[in-house]
Amino acid sequence: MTRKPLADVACSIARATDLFGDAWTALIMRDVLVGVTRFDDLAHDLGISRKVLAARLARLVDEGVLTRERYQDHPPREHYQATAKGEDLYPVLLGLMAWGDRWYGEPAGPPTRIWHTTCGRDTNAVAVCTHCGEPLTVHNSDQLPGPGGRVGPGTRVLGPLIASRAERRQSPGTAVADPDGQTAP
Amino acid sequence: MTRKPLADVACSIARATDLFGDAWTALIMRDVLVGVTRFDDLAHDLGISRKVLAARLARLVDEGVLTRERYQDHPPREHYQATAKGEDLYPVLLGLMAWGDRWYGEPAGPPTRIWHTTCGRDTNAVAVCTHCGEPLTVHNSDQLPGPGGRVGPGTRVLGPLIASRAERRQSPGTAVADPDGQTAP
DNA sequence: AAGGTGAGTTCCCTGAAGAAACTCGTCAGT
DNA sequence: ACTGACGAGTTTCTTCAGGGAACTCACCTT
Repeated sequence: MTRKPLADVACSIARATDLFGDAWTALIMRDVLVGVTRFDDLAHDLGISRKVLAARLARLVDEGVLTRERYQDHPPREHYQATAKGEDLYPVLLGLMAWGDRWYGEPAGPPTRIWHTTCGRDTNAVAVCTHCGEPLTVHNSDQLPGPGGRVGPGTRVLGPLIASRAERRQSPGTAVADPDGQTAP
Repeated sequence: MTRKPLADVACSIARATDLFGDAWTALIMRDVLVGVTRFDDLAHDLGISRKVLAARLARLVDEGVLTRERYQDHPPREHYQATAKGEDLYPVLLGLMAWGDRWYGEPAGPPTRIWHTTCGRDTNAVAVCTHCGEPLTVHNSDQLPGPGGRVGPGTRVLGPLIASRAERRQSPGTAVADPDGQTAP
């Protein structure tokens, strides 16, 4: 794929996508988080090429999303565990799952249910506003340039666009710093 | 990549990933949802190969996530718009963005802020339980086999695993503490 | 007529994904 | 001691998708 260096794009989605935007990574994380943690189990479960699995796991360990641990010495056996950073991907997976269920749901129902132990019911994930708890949609929210924004690959067109929107909207909370709308480095 | 047919895997994450688990698709959807909707703008903004962009857009239109519309006739010009199915991916993008901000955040701050128009504040997305509104984590939720579940590629190991958990848990009304201590505080 | 813009196509080249076989260390059974 | 199996990768070989850049085509502007 000649991995494009998305990591340096000034967009958190791009950085997350650089890691996560690979068909296998999401599925590997699903499996690890749910409890399939050994190499062979992952290979069999996913039907992934062992070579690619080894590469993905190495990358995920490298990124601090998984750790590789020896869980028994006698026949030396390793397994992969999610770090805090890895566990934090769980909500993203729930979002993907919810979307898949909604738009590709089979008549029989979803293949997997999520059981919320705290409230004791089957549940689904909704992405809501941290402040008021209202579900966030394209229609009730706006992207505005943040303090760490800069123009570069990945935001050449988008950057100026949201900057001009911010201007039109005038001071939303704290006004935008840069007058030229291109938050400089 | 020799696109593996993930679509028939009995897992909604796999189905969503089949579409979304491509480095470019997430970024294209971000751009389209935020307002970059024309071919050339997308190509310039993302720095994506035009060939690949054409292929991705065709696929997204095919999947019913985007529509291609002529917005002016004189010089014939088209643009891409998100359908309801496409807009529904927005929460997933917010999840990715939140994760990227949390774990790859620059000292300067996030490159983009999300302005919630309803409550009038900068916000972040949290994935919460539809019933009680508590944030969902690996520790307070469990995957259980759903009505549409079946064993196949992508669930050869995982399927039996969650099935056995469901058995151990017995009637899911009684909160059972996992013997292996997986369920954390 | 010359140049520009939007929206793609076509071309070639490299390198990542897939498949399957191979390695290496350690048990378990006979 | 010999054979087989398992876990965890590594190696080899082939093929096909991605990157890059040039090319097309229709229309507009000067």
